[in-house]
Amino acid sequence: MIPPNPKKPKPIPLKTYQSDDVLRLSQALLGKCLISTIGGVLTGGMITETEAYRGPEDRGSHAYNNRRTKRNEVMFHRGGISYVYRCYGIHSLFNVVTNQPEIPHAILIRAIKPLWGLEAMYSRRKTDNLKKLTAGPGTLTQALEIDTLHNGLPLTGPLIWIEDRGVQFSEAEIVASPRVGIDYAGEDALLPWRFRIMETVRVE
DNA sequence: TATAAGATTTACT
DNA sequence: GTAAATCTTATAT
Repeated sequence: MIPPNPKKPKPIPLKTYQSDDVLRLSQALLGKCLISTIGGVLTGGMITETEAYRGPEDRGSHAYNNRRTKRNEVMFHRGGISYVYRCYGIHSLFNVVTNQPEIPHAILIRAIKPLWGLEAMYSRRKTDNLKKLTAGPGTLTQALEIDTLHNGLPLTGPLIWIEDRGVQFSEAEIVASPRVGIDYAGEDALLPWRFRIMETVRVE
């Protein structure tokens, strides 16, 4: 895939994120490209795994029952901005805020396929293992240098954006399964709201 | 004010 | 397979 032009980002439009259907959007983000120019280096890759968090009625969400805190405040803003929070005191997790103002939906980006700025990502991750470069929600933020200070940023650039570069997957190519690490969410922990591209699907 | 637990990763046994 | 790293919020004193 040809590298994106940092001087002319082509982010997907804001209104895309303002959809009411966070499940559909979570699947639509698979194949899109997440790009960061933090630190003056373009790094990024193709989104391969997401999780949907559906605000008030989802026990797995930080915004369950419309719980509003300093940390999750941006979830209540309009769709199309980042929600970055610290997990287990160690990792920054990157989410896409979706839907209209006051409706706290979000999509956790769990993994990307590394494509651009590999050198910078290896260096930030302190590893030489391509498979482990951006394979989890905490590692991909480290590779892209996304931290909690990038909370609430618009996903139309210039620091962070998501581009459509023509890759799209059919439902048959997407695996839905229960979300990770939310055992406390009761029955909601069983909802198949984790979406991955099937391993057998190859991308050029 | 103190404690527990979490949308995780890594290094160790 | 287990433990450690250690920030933020919720709940209980």
